[in-house]
Amino acid sequence: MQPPSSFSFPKFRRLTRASEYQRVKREGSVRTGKLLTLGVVPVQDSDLCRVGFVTSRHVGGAAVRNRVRRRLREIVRQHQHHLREGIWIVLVARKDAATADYRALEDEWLRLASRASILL
RNA sequence: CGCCGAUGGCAGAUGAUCGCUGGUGAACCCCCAAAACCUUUCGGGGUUCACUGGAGGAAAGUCCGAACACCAUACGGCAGCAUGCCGCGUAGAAUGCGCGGGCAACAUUCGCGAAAGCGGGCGUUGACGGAGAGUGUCACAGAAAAGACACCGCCGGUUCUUUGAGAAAAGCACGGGCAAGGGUGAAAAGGCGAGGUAAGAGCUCACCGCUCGCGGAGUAAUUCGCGAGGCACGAAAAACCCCAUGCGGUGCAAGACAAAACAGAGGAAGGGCAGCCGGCCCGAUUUAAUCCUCGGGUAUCGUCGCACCACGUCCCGCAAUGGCGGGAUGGGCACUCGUCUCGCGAUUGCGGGGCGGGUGAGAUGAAUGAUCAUCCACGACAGAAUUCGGCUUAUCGCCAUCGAAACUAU
RNA sequence: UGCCUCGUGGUGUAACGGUAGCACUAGAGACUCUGAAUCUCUCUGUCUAGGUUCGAAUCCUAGCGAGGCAG
Repeated sequence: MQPPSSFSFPKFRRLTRASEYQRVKREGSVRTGKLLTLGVVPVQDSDLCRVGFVTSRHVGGAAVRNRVRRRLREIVRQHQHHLREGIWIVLVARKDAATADYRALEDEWLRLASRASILL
């Protein structure tokens, strides 16, 4: 089941344009947890799974936001082979994510992803 | 040794696995590439592999500046803003920063002294020009808050009353002198002592303080001594203000370059569509469409600015400038002048190389991470966005050097 | 990234450097059989820290926070 390919997660796997974020916000479905908010939209014209991360200013200072965003990106990178293809995902960190550790964020991600039924 | 203070430095380490991003090199693929097919160099892009670089002392706040870029070359004045003891160094606008000095305040300690206080040592702090240019302010209280207009009070004088034999004493009123004492206040008009006086008063004198003048020391801030004035001169400039000095504005989202579509200008070719003239073929004309060129300004997964070299020295090459010398040619009797060419050494600029020394992040949705293991002092504050200095603020701790007094030991 | 403005009770706002006030809200009481309205009383504050000053919401410095503008 596990593909032998790498766990690489380059830039084209991420959402980069503001219009892409707005499309997820407009057309997607949203699941909200205590630490994270997950937005998902299925995309027809691409079989790639692309993910965007949002850490706004009320999460904390620049160092805290960088740490949270890197942890989220690492979680998605580790679980990228368990995701369905052809979807766009936006992960928004909420305020309590600043003090959560890696394990708590990973549990929250798995719970929200299974509820959104994007896992294989 | 501990505590405290000042200055300087460090900012968990090592390993494994999986990742992100910049650079260099190699392999492969794509674009370039042609109206069909093939295709090179240069150039551009992608994937993989190898090597290698990858947050800070504050990266922060944006409080001051500087570089750099653009705008009217930005000069003079007004306004506005900033700065304010002195000297040197540095950055080269004043500021700032470093070192040293002066003055003031505070704290501690030592000496002298009955005390008040004075002097010395060590240290900390100081937005430390001007209130003897002007305007305004100083609530309440208090007589009075800045040209002393005196409440209680102190001391004389005059009239009257009372007591008294009288001298005289007391009291009321009027008109004077004074500012010692009380009282108010944050602050009361030099302080304190003596003389003096009706009572008082720098009225006079000693000491201290203040101001001015002269002289000495010092580059200066300032300080010391002498003399004079007799006190006029309260606080606040972090109220306005005055004096001196400085400042053009905007900021890398500055700016430079490339550049599609639409619209614009010019031209070419063409004889097909449309309008119009003509009865029609057809012809003339106009506009649009096609193609080419042009300029301005844009979109942009654009490029640069922007990120390993600014620095010193030596060598080589190229270009420019003027100098000296040789040759050719022209004007010219000649001295000499003009042009061209060659050589020599010099200056400047550009490029390359060696040596010395220093340094190494660089994105554009924005990288520098995650997990595990071991060790220890058990990890704080916190994340680059054009660059560089200074300031301020946040911060778990650790290391080094130096140090006054007191305590302990010797 | 650069720039600008502003911080006063729970809310909206005043106040030459001289006792921090007003309105609404909240609480208590009065009136009423009860409630509303009305009347009286009370509570709650100068964003923080330093400085200038006899005295600071006001003046100065530093910080914290909020809002806005440009592209």
